[in-house]
Amino acid sequence: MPSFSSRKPPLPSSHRKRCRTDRPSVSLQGSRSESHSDSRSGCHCCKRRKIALKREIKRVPITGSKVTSVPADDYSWKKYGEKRIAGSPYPRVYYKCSTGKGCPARKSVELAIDDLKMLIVTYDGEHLHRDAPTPVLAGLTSLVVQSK
DNA sequence: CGCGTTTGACCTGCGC
DNA sequence: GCGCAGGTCAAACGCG
Repeated sequence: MPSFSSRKPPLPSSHRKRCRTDRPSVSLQGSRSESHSDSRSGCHCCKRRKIALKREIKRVPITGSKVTSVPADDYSWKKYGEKRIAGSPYPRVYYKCSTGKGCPARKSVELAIDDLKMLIVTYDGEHLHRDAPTPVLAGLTSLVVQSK
């Protein structure tokens, strides 16, 4: 990307982030572990990994020309992150369901290193809305090759 | 004007 | 106990 970031100004000194679920205002002042260990109840980052809700791993054929060309399902997905995974030359992309408000459904998409024509789509959580005509998993299963 | 995408930083969990 | 890798968020920009 030669065209330098027209979209990333020098981050302000008071950058951001901490654990807004907890204390968006307080921060950087050093009470990091404190605010965390203290209110793990509602903190998003305290319940990641391991206790992931429902997880469904599917392998789907690439429908577009890029890894980001995820097979469109019945829901709208909003990309919220991209991470480079060790051992894989391709990044993993994270999506959140934007079809329904507050829907905890998420999915991550990465290119299968052993089959560059396939994408590994991991679904986390379930949809709490019923806007879609068919469950995403059911719809995908039909065109998906069960991942072992 | 709203939604989606991009990107860097932050935070936690796990392995060594 | 420390370091690494993975996962999530938030602000800004671009496009429809």
